[in-house]
Amino acid sequence: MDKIYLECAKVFKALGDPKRVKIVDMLSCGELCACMILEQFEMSQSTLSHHIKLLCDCGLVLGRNEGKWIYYSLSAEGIEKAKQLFGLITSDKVNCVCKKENDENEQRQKFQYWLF
Amino acid sequence: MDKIYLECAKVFKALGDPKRVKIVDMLSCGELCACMILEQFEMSQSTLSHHIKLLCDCGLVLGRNEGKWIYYSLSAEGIEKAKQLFGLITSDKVNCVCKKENDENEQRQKFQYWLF
DNA sequence: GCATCAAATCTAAAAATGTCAATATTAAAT
DNA sequence: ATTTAATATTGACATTTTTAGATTTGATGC
Repeated sequence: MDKIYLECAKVFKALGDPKRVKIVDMLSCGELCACMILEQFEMSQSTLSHHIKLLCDCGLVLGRNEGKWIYYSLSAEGIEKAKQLFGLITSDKVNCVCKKENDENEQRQKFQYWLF
Repeated sequence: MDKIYLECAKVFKALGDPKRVKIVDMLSCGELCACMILEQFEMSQSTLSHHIKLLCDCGLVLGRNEGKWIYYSLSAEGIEKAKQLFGLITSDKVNCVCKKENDENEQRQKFQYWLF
């Protein structure tokens, strides 16, 4: 259960930086190599490389080697998974104890939530 | 334009911590006061208060005063906005220059993206 | 081979974040 | 008015993250 929270946090943390959000936005219209992305920023090459790594590590971005270059693109699968994770944590749970009408103390003790 | 990236990053940064994800998940079945949330964590009261503040500041969570307590709940509006922001940065842009077939150099120079 | 270019890695510094203890604030109950 | 309970705020510290420079790796072209 906590594993979900960790996975979720990892993806959203990757999106928790305006520069990485901009990178994702840029990639949303198609793949780009790092050098093309770099041109849109005032940032060192190593810093950009680090940001891209974070986006790849959480599954949102994929790299494709082509000769000297690496073309990056959004992972449709990663995006879909992120959407689902967001839906999971924000949508009402079927048998969540919060909703049952028992007295407050009992509710507190028995409090639990439901995942998957 | 950069404002969007900042706003986006703020929301996702708030979700970029497993404990805050868990709080959101708990609130997804209904409102809870901080003391009830606290019981599910091993965390000081001040730390929890800090996490809740981040979630409120980005618009995902709302607080409702009732006597001594403050009941927290997810903001349907905030959730919806987060969904839309995610969609915005991950969806293909209509007139993104990346897609036009001109020579690579020209494409690089003219590179820009489209928001709103 | 050697030079060049793209990208990753390593190292170190600066900045931001998570954490708790202590204190303050606010509202209720006595 | 005092006390008590819930939450927020402040200050300090440790950890993590962001960043750039230097170096390294890997592929291309001469």
